[in-house]
Amino acid sequence: MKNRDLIPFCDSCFNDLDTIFKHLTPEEKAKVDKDKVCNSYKRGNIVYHEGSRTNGFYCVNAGVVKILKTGIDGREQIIAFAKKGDIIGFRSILSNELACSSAKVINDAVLCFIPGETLIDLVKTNGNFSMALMQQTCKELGEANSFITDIAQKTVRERLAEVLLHLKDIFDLDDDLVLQILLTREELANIVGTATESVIRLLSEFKHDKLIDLNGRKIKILNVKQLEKISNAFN
Amino acid sequence: MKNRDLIPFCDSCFNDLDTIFKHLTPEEKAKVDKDKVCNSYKRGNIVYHEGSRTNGFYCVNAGVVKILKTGIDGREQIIAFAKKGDIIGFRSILSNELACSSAKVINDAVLCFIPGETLIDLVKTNGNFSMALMQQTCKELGEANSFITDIAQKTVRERLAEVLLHLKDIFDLDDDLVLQILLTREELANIVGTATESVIRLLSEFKHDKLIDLNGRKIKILNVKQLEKISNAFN
DNA sequence: CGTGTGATTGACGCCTGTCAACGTCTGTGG
DNA sequence: CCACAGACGTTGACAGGCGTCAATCACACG
Repeated sequence: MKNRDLIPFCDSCFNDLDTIFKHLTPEEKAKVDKDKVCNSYKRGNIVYHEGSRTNGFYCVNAGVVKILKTGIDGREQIIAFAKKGDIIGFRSILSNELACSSAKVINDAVLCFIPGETLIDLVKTNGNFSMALMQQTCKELGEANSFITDIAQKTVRERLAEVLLHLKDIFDLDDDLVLQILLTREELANIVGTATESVIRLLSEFKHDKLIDLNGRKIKILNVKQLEKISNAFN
Repeated sequence: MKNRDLIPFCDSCFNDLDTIFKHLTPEEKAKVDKDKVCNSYKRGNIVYHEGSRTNGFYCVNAGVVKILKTGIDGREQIIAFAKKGDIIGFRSILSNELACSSAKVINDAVLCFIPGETLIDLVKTNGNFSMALMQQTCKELGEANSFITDIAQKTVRERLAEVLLHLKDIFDLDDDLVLQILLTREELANIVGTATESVIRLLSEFKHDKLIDLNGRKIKILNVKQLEKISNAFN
């Protein structure tokens, strides 16, 4: 499950990708690099659990993690995804609260743990870094508010179309137009906020209407324009 | 509508209340005080509009403002409320995006406008202030995520009970247990994310069950325990 | 007193959640 | 190699929550 000796190649997170770490000085990068502890996780592993106290945050070096909240009778609501270069779990460090969500691995992942004090030091001493982190948080907040409006006003059908397009933006399509993330029907339902059966029925409908094609968990996005129309996308 | 000569008494926001301004040095407070421009607004006035570019943020000195997004066919979704000591509109300043929500006055208000550069300067130079602001943003993000889970999983009835309790926490009750905020049925519906008629029917039901009492827009909260049970509150 | 906004009530129907049964696929153990 | 269990996907039946439409009432305001 975990491999404490793992030393991933973090250079791309520090320098190449558009991550918050690019706002650090070389010295600060070295400090983070020294403090970090990296592990690999398999699909289904819990990274941290809602309600627990954490003492650091994680940077995703590889794989995909879903961020979720547990609602009525244990039903998951998926809030967000994190992939290479994304950081997760920093919210509760900064607000000094218990974790308000869980993180669970979807695709086998490598995560780098960075202590909370390191983060807080950086926020307090590096204005650019703290601005960047604030911007990321604000952006997430904006997206959350958009999603509230959607989920409150749109039908399941509209939301499913929107979620498919959103997943396309996050994970891209391959050359065959296949969505580069494999989710169970239940996971899809837990993003859209509906029942598994509803997702299945609507996916079949979309397939019948030639908007998508289905092959197990592989979803091929055939008609973006029409999906946009269905999703009623303003944003 | 606006009164440019208004000079409100901002001392309580700077010193007495638990606002983010309490993290400022006396010099920084003086700077903010000098830069601010205060106006009064009447119910219904728009403070800023979704999609517009803003160049500053506001501190609520008096009154109540609702933060909302406009969804399908102009239907409002109320995201949050702001009252004395709260700041609004800083999100888009920090993330350098267009306003992703509108702010509209519910109770006649006095708002102090503070230029965006002043905010950004403070974030970059005052670590404690920026930590506090980050914490506030993180807290809002946590609440938004909770609301997503609720709205996706709970029935309208459960959400209405929860919203009533939430309003009680924000605005308190007077000695007669009357909720200290007056909202139209439509506004209530726009918080809960449902139709006006549904709110009316459920309120009548709650009244019949002796959980609340109604007198025009005045809502008396009679049985908190039972409302909590209905709202299925985990959080 | 007419007008307009908001509140209320009733009728109606569809979307969607729930329950149940069944099919499919994979991995495990005998 | 087969049987079996378990997870996941699919389909059908069904009911009820909730949105929509329409009519009416209440109340404030010019």
